[in-house]
Parts: sequence; C-alpha cells; structure tokens
Amino acid sequence: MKMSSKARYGLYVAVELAKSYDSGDVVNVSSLSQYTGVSEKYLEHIIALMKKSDIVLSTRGANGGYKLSDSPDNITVGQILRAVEDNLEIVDCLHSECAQRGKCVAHNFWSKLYENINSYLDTITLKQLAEDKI
Amino acid sequence: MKMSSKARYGLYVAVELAKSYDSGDVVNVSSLSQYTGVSEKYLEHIIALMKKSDIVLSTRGANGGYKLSDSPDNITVGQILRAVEDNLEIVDCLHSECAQRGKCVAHNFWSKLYENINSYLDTITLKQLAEDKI
DNA sequence: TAAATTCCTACCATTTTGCTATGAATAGTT
DNA sequence: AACTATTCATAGCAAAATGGTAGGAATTTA
Repeated sequence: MKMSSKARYGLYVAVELAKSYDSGDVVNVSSLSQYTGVSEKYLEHIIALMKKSDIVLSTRGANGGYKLSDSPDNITVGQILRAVEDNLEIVDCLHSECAQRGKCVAHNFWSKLYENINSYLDTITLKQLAEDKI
Repeated sequence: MKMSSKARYGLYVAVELAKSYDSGDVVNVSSLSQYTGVSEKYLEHIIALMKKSDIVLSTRGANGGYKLSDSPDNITVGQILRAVEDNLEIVDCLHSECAQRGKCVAHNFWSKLYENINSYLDTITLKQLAEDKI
C-alpha cells in the first residue's frame, strides 16, 4: 500500500499552482517541471488527471498554462489525491472481486478504513499544505 | 495505493485462527486453505510473515499447525497488516528517496497521514474484526 | 506564418505482485 | 526404522502495474 509517484508529484504541482493563485497568472508545464524536478512529459499526464477532476484550469496556445480552479483553501488534499491516484480504493473487495464474495469477514473493516483515510485527507486544504501548517 | 492480496488474506487467516484460539488447538495450512479459498502454498508465505512478527506460533511435524501467539483482543489489525504488508509506508519520501530531498513540501503531510492510518488500525482488535464489531 | 503551448495516444522498460514448485527439516505413528 | 504429515526455506516465473518517454495534432498568440 503505497502512494504512486503521481500522488507525490501531484501535490508538488498543486503547491506550486497555489503559490501563484493570487496573481491569477497561469503557469506552464515547463516552469512546473523546473520547480518540481519532474519531466514535462510526465507532468502533462498528471496535470491532465487534475484537469479532468476540475481542480485545475488550462489555457492553450502560446502563453498558455495552468492555474487552480479555486482558491487553495477551498481545495482539499483528498480531492487532489483522488484525482491523481486512481487506486485510492485500498482493497478490491470494496467494489467487486473479493475472493470471499459476500461472506468476506473484513469487508466492513476495509470500508471503514477507506472512510477514515478519506475523511482525514479532506480535512487538509491545499492552503495548509502549501504553508506547511499541518 | 492499494492493499496487497497478502493483507486481505492475512486478515482471513487471522480471523480463522481467532476462531480456534480458545480451544488452544493448532490449525494446519490445509485447513486454512479450505476456509479461505487461498492456495496452501501462498498461505505459507503469508503465515511466515506473521510468524516472523510473532503474531502466530507454529508447531512442526505431523499434527502440527499454527495458532495465535496471544488472545484476539490483544492483537490489533495494525499489527497484522504491518507484518504482512511490507509497504505500509505510504510514500518513499518517508524513508529516503524523495525527489525533492530535504525541501519536500509534503513530507510532513505524508508523515501525519501515516500516523493517522496506523493509529486507526491499532484501535481495531482482531477480536472486533472476527466478530464484525467495527 | 511561426512559435509556444496544451492535448491526445501509443509505446516501453522495470518493478512489483501474486502466485507455483521443489525439496529439506521436523515430529508423530506404526 | 520406516512412513507420513506437517512446517520451513528458497527459487522461479507470468501477468499486471508503475513510471515513465515519444510523436505529433490542436490551439492560441504574436
């Protein structure tokens, strides 16, 4: 059970975008790549996931780039991680393929664990993360 | 971020062993395999991990098998999962290879998340799990 | 028209996962 | 002593997931 690099990098990107949120300017992938030390091409994938979940907005073409769709204190770390980490479901038996279909003794437990993690993740805003006030 | 099958199966096994804890009898892999629907060979690996962490005891030879080293209400789900799931550390930057060495903005966050998950896992005993009282 | 950018899709190497296989060591049974 | 039932140790392997890279199309500004 480990977060993917997408999750780590996703948070980096989000923090960078948070910094320039007040200016209203967009930030392009090239800059984000420099700030984070992650390749442009890989960042493109990750940002695409965030865009799909409406966490970031983009403008295309020259002088284009990305910015947050909302203020950093209205975005939670949970939102970001769920957007970027496709397997935040913890165990398969939460959706379908549990070996002990129906009679899985731990099903209820996994479900509660999932809730517990997500509710924690949703108490932390991007603003807090960016200011390291956790 | 998904629990491995070892984590799922590990809980199955632990629950089965909890059932026979009061009798004091050992349970062999063959039985555990029948109860859980997981192959004997794979279970052997998983149980070995639990043994290494002193969660189960074994007796070898004919009539041998496994039993819990302690009462189900003295064993937590956290203990079991940490024994069986080698990657419960959530992100690499918790031990060493963070891309943004030192200046990782999220480091503190990941650390707190790790604590949060583990402390939750340690509130749940195997007894509760076996009785589905979670 | 040219340059700068996002967007889309395909591909690929490495690592991890989820097993299976073989056989040695140990202990009870006859 | 021989046989059988069991755990224990180690090796191997196919499939899936991870962590990227690559190429180029679409869009916008200058």
